[in-house]
Amino acid sequence: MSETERASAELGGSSRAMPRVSRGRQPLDQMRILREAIGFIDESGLHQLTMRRLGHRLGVEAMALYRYVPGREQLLDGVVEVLMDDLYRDTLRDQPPPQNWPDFLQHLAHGVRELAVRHPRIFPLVATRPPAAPWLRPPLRSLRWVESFLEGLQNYGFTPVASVAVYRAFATFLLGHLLLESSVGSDELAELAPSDDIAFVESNDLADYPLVTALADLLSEDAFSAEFEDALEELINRLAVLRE
Amino acid sequence: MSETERASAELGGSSRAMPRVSRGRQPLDQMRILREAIGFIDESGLHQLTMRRLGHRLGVEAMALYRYVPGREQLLDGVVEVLMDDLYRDTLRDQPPPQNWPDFLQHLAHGVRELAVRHPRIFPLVATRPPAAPWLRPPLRSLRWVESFLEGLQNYGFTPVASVAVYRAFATFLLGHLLLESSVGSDELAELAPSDDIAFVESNDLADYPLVTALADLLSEDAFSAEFEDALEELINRLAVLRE
DNA sequence: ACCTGAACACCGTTCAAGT
DNA sequence: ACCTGAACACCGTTCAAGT
Repeated sequence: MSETERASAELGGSSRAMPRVSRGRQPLDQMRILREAIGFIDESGLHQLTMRRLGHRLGVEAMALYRYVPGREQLLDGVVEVLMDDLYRDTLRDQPPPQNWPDFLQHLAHGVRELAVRHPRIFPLVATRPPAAPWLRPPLRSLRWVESFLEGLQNYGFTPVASVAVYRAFATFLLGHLLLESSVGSDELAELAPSDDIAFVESNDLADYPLVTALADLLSEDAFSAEFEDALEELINRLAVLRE
Repeated sequence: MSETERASAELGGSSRAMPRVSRGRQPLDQMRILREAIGFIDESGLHQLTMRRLGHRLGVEAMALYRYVPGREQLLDGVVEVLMDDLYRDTLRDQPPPQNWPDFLQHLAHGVRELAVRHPRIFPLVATRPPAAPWLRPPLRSLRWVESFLEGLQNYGFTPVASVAVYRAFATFLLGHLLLESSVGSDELAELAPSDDIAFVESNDLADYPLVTALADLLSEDAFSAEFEDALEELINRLAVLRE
């Protein structure tokens, strides 16, 4: 409801007045700023995002952003909130509830994974920003999402105690599996100059690590997808004992 | 070996010359800078660490640091490297190998957890900085550590394929369980001004979330330790099938 | 050999002023 | 009502200069 208000405010208000600014610019808007920030980070990485550059991208000086956003930190919180709200819509609000609880968890897990894969440079924010409440567990950090998640579990017959345990185990699982996958997918490695790094305490000479060298091919195999599916099934099996 | 060289260089060199600088300052040193940076982050948080302030803490202008460290990013990499090397010493190099592989994994898991608990503000760096090789899996991101880990597993009878699978599952487990625990312990929430945050798309009114409200006590219970131990045992059980 | 001063190109943020 | 210019207090980093 409150997001609908805000979204409509974007088009409402001075419905007829054309902007006096040079190009056909609608006035600034909180949601437009957040969406633009998401696009910016997706394209250029978090490190490149500055208030000044984001303003430029919106055709405005940086100072104008402060009318709509309290500061850079809160802007990043807002970016995370928007993506979590999209996730809520896509996986919970607008979906018919699955037939059974394993399908429910499967569906949600794949939804979160898709978020991580679609926004690999933002997912680390979702995973590591301090959440609004201390008992929220990233990446499942939206109050609305958690409310809906717990409600779903109880409908499938989980007790309150069990559903909280499921929430924790599920969030921990997703964090472990997806944070790594997303940071590999984000070329965050390439964001630093390549051979700029220096060995401080540890040799970087592979000859010093014979086993690692011998297993290089095995270690380099991309196994994220299979690991995720296997571990998800194991998790679900394990959680079954919590259900009455 | 190479770290011993560096460590001795700190005391060696001009063994008699007293510094001409005002206070009794030994000349700067890469390891001293890194250790001081670790202390700084532990006390004040990553956000407070600037080259200028770190220099000040070392009794020196910021520019002097660049003789020993290529830049701020590499300084942070160095911080992570030093802690991982301490971990390697404490958990692998100077330890008699445990009797069996479950004890081996238990011992290592608790070592990594202790690192996370002792340096809650640095562990997120260990968990999220781009590793030196793309197949390294934070938080188990030291080449030396991984070499030793794989060697250990093979001595307990794991095949190469199985030991790589164990490495991956183990790292994923630790990342999921410890990143969250450390960020709760780090008061990172308090690093931001308290009521400064603003709701963008989502209501922050708890009345909108009846289930969450009803389960507030359950959700707030600190269960990290028990969860970690339980999940670790389950992981070990699950990994047993990989062994010949 | 080791450190500093001055400078450069940036930041985030505030606030009076413009339209 | 909405945006900008100018300013403030910072950054990381380079490099010639000091001792």
